Amino acid sequence: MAISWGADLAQRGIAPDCVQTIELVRDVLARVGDKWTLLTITALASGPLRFTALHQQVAGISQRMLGQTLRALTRDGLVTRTAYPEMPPRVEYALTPLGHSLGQAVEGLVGWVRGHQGDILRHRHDFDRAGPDASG
Amino acid sequence: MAISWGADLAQRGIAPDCVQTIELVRDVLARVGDKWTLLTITALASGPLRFTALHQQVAGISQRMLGQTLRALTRDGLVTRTAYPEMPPRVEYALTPLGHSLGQAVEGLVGWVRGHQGDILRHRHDFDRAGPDASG
DNA sequence: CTGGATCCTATACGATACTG
DNA sequence: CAGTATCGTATAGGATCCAG
Repeated sequence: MAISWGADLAQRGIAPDCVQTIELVRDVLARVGDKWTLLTITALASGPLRFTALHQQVAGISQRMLGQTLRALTRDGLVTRTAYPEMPPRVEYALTPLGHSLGQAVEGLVGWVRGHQGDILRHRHDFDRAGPDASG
Repeated sequence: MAISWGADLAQRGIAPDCVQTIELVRDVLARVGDKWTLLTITALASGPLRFTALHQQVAGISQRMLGQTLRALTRDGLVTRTAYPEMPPRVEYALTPLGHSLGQAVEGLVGWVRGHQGDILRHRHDFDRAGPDASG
């Protein structure tokens, strides 16, 4: 894998720069892995959407989480927020090039899961079946 | 992106099969994105390790979380757990081929973050600076 | 040494209500 | 329409103690 994350990097006197990268990677991964970010990004992948449209597209998300997710995404420069001074208000969210590229990067992982879901499911099944019995 | 996750898939009568994939993807992504899984996988990438060795390698992790993470990884068939009936007990954890391949899939994402961390950090900075002031 | 059981805190998230 | 504030619940995760 050639990646030396080691939480112990910091202790070994590795450049803080590198440690920061590690934390950022984990941070981004955690964000992508959360319950709504990915859905939101993919919803925006096909084009800009308004708050309400997103709320429907990413069905199941609460206003609170949508707002929060959007805010985090915007903060990281993954999406843009454009408010039109009209009445009633209109706000459009759109993926930035950066956001699109993240989406593509994620696709690799998605592809992996798709390709190995059978394995994973099978392992889980075996594990769950053996677990309760296997005492050693 | 060409991925139609849509939480609304289920409502539209999309095959449950596909919906299951979506949930599995999210599940795996969430696992990879959690605080310790990635560190643990990368720690094991260079070879099998015992519990205590892992505990040191992934410095900062608690026994509880290490055990929990290892268990989840084992359940998904990403790592193997080999217990030697000795005294004192010795248990070795090793990445399976599946685990290694996941690590590689993740590398793409890691590469993306590395390549774009400057952008992200800059955006965050701008956002945080503008946020408190910008009232619109 | 391995790692589960227990307790506690911080956070994620949902539901609801309220503001511009 | 577009959000924010508040509240309540569920879970993540750390510290510690205990058992095989």
